[in-house]
Amino acid sequence: MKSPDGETREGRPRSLAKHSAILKAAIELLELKGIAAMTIEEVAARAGIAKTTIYRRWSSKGALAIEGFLHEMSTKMYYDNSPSVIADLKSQLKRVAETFRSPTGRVVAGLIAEAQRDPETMKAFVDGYVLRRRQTTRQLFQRGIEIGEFRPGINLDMAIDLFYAPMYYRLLMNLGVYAPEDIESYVDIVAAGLNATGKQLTAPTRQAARRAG
Amino acid sequence: MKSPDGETREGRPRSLAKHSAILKAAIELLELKGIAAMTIEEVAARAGIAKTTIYRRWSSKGALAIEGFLHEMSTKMYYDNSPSVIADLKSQLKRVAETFRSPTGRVVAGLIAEAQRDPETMKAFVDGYVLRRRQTTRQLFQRGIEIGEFRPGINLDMAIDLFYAPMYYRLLMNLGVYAPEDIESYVDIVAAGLNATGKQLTAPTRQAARRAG
Amino acid sequence: MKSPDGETREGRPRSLAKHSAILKAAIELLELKGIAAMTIEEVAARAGIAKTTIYRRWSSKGALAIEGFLHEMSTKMYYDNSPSVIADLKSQLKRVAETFRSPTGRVVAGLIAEAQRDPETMKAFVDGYVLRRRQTTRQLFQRGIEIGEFRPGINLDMAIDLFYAPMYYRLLMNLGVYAPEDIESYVDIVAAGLNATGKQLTAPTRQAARRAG
Amino acid sequence: MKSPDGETREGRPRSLAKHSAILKAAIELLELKGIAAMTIEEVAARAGIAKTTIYRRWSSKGALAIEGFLHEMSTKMYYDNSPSVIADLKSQLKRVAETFRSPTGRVVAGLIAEAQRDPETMKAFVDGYVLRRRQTTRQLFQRGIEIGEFRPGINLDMAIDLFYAPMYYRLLMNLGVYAPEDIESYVDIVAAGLNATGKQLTAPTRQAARRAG
DNA sequence: CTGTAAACGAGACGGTACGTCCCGTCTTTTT
DNA sequence: AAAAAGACGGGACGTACCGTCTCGTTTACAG
Repeated sequence: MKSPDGETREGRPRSLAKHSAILKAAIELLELKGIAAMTIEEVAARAGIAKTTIYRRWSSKGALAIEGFLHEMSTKMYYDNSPSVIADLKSQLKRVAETFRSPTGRVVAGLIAEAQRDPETMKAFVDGYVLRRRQTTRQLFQRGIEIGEFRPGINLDMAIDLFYAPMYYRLLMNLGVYAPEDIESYVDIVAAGLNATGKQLTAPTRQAARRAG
Repeated sequence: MKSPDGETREGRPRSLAKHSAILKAAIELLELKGIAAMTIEEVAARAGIAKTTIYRRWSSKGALAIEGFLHEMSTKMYYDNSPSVIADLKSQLKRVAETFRSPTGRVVAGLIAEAQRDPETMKAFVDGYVLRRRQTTRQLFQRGIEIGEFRPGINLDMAIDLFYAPMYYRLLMNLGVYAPEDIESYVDIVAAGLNATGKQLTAPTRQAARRAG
Repeated sequence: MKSPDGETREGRPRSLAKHSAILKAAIELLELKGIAAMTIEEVAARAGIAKTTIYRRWSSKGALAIEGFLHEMSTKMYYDNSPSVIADLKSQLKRVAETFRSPTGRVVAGLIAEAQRDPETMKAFVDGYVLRRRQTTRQLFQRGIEIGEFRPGINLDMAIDLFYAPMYYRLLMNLGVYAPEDIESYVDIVAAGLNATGKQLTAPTRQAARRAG
Repeated sequence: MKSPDGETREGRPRSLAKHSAILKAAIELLELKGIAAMTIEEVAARAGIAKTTIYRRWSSKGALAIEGFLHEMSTKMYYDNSPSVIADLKSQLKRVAETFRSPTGRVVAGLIAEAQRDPETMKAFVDGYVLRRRQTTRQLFQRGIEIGEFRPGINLDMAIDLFYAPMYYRLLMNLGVYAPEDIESYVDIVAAGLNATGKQLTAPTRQAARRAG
């Protein structure tokens, strides 16, 4: 959005209906052919509005796509609220995997790709999606510490990286999205690693450390 | 590449000199302005050859870029051969991080982005870069098992994902590449997790280590 | 021309200035190097406008060339209005010959050639040039009948063919354009033939000759 | 043809079979899609020979097309040898008209068009077709004078123009080829005109008419 | 029967222009 | 002023052929 103008403005106000129509058309095209093949011109045609009306509101194809995507994703990707944070994480990751396997997976990959070529899109994507989600996840992990599932000293940011990176890595490298049982096991591995490692490295690791030294 | 024909072909053979000139120009532009801004036309102009000569050999900008990139990277990114596989992994990851912080980081991100929009580029990228590297890493980890640094039962593919995904994730999400000390700690975490986890999740870390030993 | 729309159209109207600039450039190139060597790209460059602006208005090189040519020729090639239609015809044909001997001759030949390879150009040429001129000539000949220089029953279309075809024939066959005295004599021949021939080949010829004298 | 070399040459002689194969392919394409759409590359492909083999023999598409066309036309377009030259002329013109109405008409128009854009093609066309035919026609008309159907003083070249130009004119201007009865009448008109006109426009007409009758 | 010179097939190559697709900006009229 | 419609300059696309070139292979004739 170009003018997040709080105050009242002169002249004819921007139509909210147009706004929705544009987003709707954008989402459709996004799922239909991906962001690479989506053009502002086609969005305009499909929404039945003028190109200028889009340019007045969004500075780039990416920004529009991101907004459309977030609009669509907004309600999904919640965490359950069970007694176990690890369980909540697993079930959420399985839902993510499911989404990545669906056409939406290609959309996400496309958005990440688009972000690499346009700084504005990157900003919109990171601020609107990545950081927002990480914030939510950080709260989840905080609760994990409180209920004793995670060791108090762990680096939360790194934890988020370790739990989520594999999902995106495999999506983008075209290696196939993890099956639910793989998710189970890798979450267990990372969780174990996080909890095992701090001051206490006790017995097992020691040998390796000695050799490496 | 269109015709990776080992045998003698009919007609005038393709000039190797042109081939190199094109790759050279492509690499230069890749580092100069990224794959998104790189155009076949400019590559041709810079290489001093005709556009058609490029199209005769590469079917897309991505395929050309990938070949140029691999040509450039071919010698880099080796593993040391110290007594400790973990140590080798860490030092290599630190080199990767260094590369990702340099302009080459943007190049890699750009290639991954390009791969999302063009299947041929994806194939070239996955086959020529991703899988090839994973193969090397798999051998490293195999050695890790042999010398007792990794538990014999671990899923090697998953291990590769866990060790490498965070690097790409942070690169592509614009979250900043890990500092060496972060790499140290996250590798320790993942290694610990891999070694800790079999069926058992509690004390057993020690048993696993014993078995692995 | 694509949209010969008399009424007001939606959106930004096409610039008349551009239109003229394009035509001017086209005419210049036409005379300079002929239609075969003229390219849309060069017309655009010379007119200082974008290639797309040309394609938006003309569907082919030929259509553009024809319009430029007609624009140029519009005022030339009139008939004098002397008491004798035959005399008017002769003087006009001499002017045509003069034109055909000049660089414009090659332009005309080129346009006819272009018309053979593109139906749209043919249509533009026939409608805009051939038929328009024939109409004018038909009126001239009508007057010729009224004043008694042509026999009332003659086939006007055939008359036009007979008087004009030799000019184009010699131009296109590279046989050299007729000299004024040749024109004099062949017009006399054709005129005599037209007046001589009906059912009757004897008597009437005399009357016609008397009147024409 | 490039080397009309009478003497024996060194090395492998040019294959006559290839020569024919090329001409055959050229003629086929000529009739199939016209000279404008015919390409040397396609001729080569269709003839199953290499492009260079064509370039070794013909300097341009036009030269090749002309040779192919003449090869095809060589036997057609003769004059009957009846007692009346006028009758022979009429029957021949009717055959020409028939040809012009057939796909060959477009081929002829295309050749004339091609000749306007390439001097070599023009030369090949004029020398190989136009002048050759005019020579034959001149002989016919000579006979016409001898048998008294044409007045002795007529300008033979002009006569040829007047009898043949309308055919080409109407072909190239897309005005429709004359029907047989039109040919009858326009030949009569021109013949009458030629015989009527010398210095004298009055009396002699009658003599000519008497002879022609 | 053999050497040689040119013909020949195949396809690389530099090059020109094509006509198209979008971009993002601008101009004009309508709401 | 927003909005609709579409003109406009512009950049690059990928393609089609051009005519030339560089190979390796074949073939007729001369010695």
